Amino acid sequence: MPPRKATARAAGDDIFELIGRGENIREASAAMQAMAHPLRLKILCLIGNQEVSVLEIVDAVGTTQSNISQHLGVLRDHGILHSRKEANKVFYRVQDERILKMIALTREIFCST
Amino acid sequence: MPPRKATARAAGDDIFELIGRGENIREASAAMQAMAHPLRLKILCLIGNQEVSVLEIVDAVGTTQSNISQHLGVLRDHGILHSRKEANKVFYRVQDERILKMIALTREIFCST
DNA sequence: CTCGTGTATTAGTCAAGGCTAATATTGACC
DNA sequence: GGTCAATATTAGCCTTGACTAATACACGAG
Repeated sequence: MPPRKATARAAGDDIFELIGRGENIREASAAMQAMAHPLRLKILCLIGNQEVSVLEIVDAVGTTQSNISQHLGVLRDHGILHSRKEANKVFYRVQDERILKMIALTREIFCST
Repeated sequence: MPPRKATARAAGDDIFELIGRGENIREASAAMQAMAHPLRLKILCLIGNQEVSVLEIVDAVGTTQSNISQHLGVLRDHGILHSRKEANKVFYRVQDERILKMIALTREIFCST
């Protein structure tokens, strides 16, 4: 068995097992980047595991309806939110279970009294 | 006791208890935004709970030394990383325990085989 | 069909972030 | 002091992202 090149990579070897060929990093990074915006994070925390209409979100978050709609679009495009249309209204819920876990931990970490 | 206004805020009320007056949101958002960049997330996963030198990071991550240094600066300025200078080299470690938890969950969620 | 409500889309402007390349700093060794 | 290695900093350019304002679309009521 040929000896592996002994470089500074030694410390990173287990990383490359855990993290993979950058795919996981990219996916996680994309999800976090989508969550990281203050308004979007607020939206996600507001929704939680419920199903919330756009109007409720607009009222609770406090910015333009257009702005909210755009942020919802970002979250939807990232596969984070799912939208259901009922008559006039549109209801959003968190589609990605992983995001729910992240939200839960974020609350636990940053919102502990 | 005066009745609380029954508006669309109803669904958000527990949110405002959990999330607070936006302070927590801002803090969490800032931390996530700092973590969310692909290279920075890679750096954080690489460091984990160890103490790693800049050179090791540069070798493992694979970009310019300048670029790495700038990203390390961002993470340090956010209080996420702590740097220790030893002679010529600088070693970084994760300072914020909350970030370690986030990294752990991120790995668990996005890197499960 | 038209009107009002709820939501989405578009265009335009502005600020922020990331990368490169070059240069500066720091410390060890001779 | 001079030089090399490790790290940090700066300036400049370019891309991306966020907000506003206006407009468009969808749907139910009448």
